[in-house]
Amino acid sequence: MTKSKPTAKTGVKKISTNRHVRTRRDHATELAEDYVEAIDELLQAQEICRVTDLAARFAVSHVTVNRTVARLKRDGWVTTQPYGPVELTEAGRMLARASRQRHEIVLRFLITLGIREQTANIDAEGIEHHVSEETLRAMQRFVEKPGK
Amino acid sequence: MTKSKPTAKTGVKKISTNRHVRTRRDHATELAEDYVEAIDELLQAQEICRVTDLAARFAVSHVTVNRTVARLKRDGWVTTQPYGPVELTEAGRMLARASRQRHEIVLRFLITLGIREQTANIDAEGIEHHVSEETLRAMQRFVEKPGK
DNA sequence: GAAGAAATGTAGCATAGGCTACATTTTTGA
DNA sequence: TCAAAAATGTAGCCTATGCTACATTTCTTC
Repeated sequence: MTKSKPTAKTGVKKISTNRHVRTRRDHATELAEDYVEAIDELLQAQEICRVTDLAARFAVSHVTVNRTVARLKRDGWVTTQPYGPVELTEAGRMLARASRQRHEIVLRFLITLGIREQTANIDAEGIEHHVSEETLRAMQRFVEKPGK
Repeated sequence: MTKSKPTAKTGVKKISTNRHVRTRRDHATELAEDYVEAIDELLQAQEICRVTDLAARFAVSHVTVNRTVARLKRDGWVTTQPYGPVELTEAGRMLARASRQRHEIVLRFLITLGIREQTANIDAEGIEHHVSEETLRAMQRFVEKPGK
């Protein structure tokens, strides 16, 4: 009695399967990218990257970092020893560099667009994980010649 | 023995607390926005929105939709009755409209940037949840006069 | 108006990513 | 050197989001 006519087994469906699947995949990678990026920066800034540093960086407990790092290790991005610091694998380093590059491009793009630096930084963090190569290249071109 | 000198209780830390806290909050809202947007569209297209429609739309099982909808209900975005269709609350409708507007702006912006429509659509879905009001306004302006 | 199909609901499981409390190991400093 | 502090690890709990398998309700159709 509550519901009524339109059967709607028609139309609409399936339009955007890939996009949501992609969204979920993106989310799975996002943390990994953020972590390797942070680890890479910490390693450059202070030679060593500890769980505590990451906990402070991401404003989460060391326990959370611990388990995230365990996943990163499982997935081949980092190496660790018990009670030891976190290091990047070759793959981890490459991912970190790629992520940072993407971040830089998005950031400079936003700044070129006229966004204030602080906002640009925040937005870039959110956006960088969701731009395709095509869009990234367009952003790059725009930064080079904004007037087109 | 594994680790060495740099104490590093100095520097670095805390730089970006807010941003990661924000990232986590964003993720919490993202699904809600995607759902109310989809529900709103379905309601306009076919008068009724059922769990099955959403399952097809997001390419997940109806069970997943069920529990997500339960959360949306708990949070005041939708209403449902057992075995009945999904409806939006006033708040849900407003959120849907706002989300769609944001989506439109990002999409048109990307297209103006020269991104192919298909890619633009995918990227817009990823980006729309992460742009600040400031950036959104800049995108809007850009769409209006691309050459600046 | 019932039988079969479709939709919805429930139980129970998994993973990711949070947490606190407590245990262990390493580092530091008097 | 050795005790306290800091860092790391472990146990166990939570929520969000996925799933399959099975139960129930509603819709369709003959």
